Amino acid sequence: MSIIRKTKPVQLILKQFNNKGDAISAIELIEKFKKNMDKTTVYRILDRLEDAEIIHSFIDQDGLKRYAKDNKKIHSNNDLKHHPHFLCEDCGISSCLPVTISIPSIPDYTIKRAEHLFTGICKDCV
Amino acid sequence: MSIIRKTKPVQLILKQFNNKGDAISAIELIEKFKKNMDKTTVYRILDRLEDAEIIHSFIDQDGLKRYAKDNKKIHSNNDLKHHPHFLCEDCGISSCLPVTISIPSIPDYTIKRAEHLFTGICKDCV
DNA sequence: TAAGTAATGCAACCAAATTGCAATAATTTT
DNA sequence: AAAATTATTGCAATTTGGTTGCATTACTTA
Repeated sequence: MSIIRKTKPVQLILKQFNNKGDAISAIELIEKFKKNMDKTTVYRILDRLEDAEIIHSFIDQDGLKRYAKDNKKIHSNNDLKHHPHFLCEDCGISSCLPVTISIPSIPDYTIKRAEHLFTGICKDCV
Repeated sequence: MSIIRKTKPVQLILKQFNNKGDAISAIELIEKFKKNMDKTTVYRILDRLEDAEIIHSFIDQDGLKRYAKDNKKIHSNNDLKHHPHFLCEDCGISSCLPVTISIPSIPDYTIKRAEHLFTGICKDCV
C-alpha cells in the first residue's frame, strides 16, 4: 500500500503543504481545488499521504479533520511526539505548536496516542 | 433559556449519566434509547444539560461528540479545568481522567480552551 | 384545573465523509 | 517506444452525525 504516484492532483496538494505549515482542513482543500480535482480525490490523497507519514491528521474542536505536514523536529523522537495543535478563534488558522506536552502516567492505563487541542488567539490576531 | 423540565426522556438520560461516569457519545445514547425517544430529543436534551453545566462535551479522535457528567472536583477551580479524556481502543469506553495537565505558556498566544485526548488501553482491558 | 410555555416527534434537510465502479493515467515490462 | 499492469481519478450514489421547522404533547404554576 501507500505507493504514491506523482499525479497532478497529488503534486498540487503536496505543494500546498510545503508552502505553508498550517494545519488545513479537508474542506478547505476541497474548496481550494474544486476546479482541479474532485473532493473524493482530495480525501483519498490525504489518506495516502497520511499513510506514508508525509502528513498527519487530527480532529479539531468543531469535529473537522485537519492535516499538517509531518515535521521531523516534532516527530522524530518520542519526547516531542506529543505536540499540541492550536486553532485561532479569530483568523481560523490552525498550526502545530513546537512544544512538548508531558503526559502524566496514570496507573493501569497504557497511553498510546495523545492529542492536545488549544483554542485561543494567535500572535497575529492580538 | 436552559430551564429543564423533568420529562421522562430527560430522566432517562440523566439516570444514564448518574449510573456510570463514562463519557458517552450521542450516537450511543440514540441507539440505547431508540425505543424511548427520538434522536432529535437526545441531541436537544444533551444541549440543554450542557447549557446547564450538568454535563460537558468534547469531540473524540473519531470526530464523535461525547458527553460526561460534570465533576465538581474536576471543574470547580481553574487549576483542574484542563483534565484529559481517555478512550480505550479495546472496550471503547471513554472517561474523564482526574489529573491536571499543565498548559505550557506560548509567547504571544492566548490559550482560552484546551482539550486533551488520550487513546490507549484502560485498566480493565490489560 | 386551566393557561402558558417548554419539550417532543416526525419529516425533511444538511454537511462531511465514504464507497463502487468504469475510465484514465502513471509506471513497468518487454 | 508500445503494451501491459495497476494505481489513481471522477462521478454518482450512499452513509453518517447532526440540525431545523412545525404541529402536537406534557410539564409547571398560578
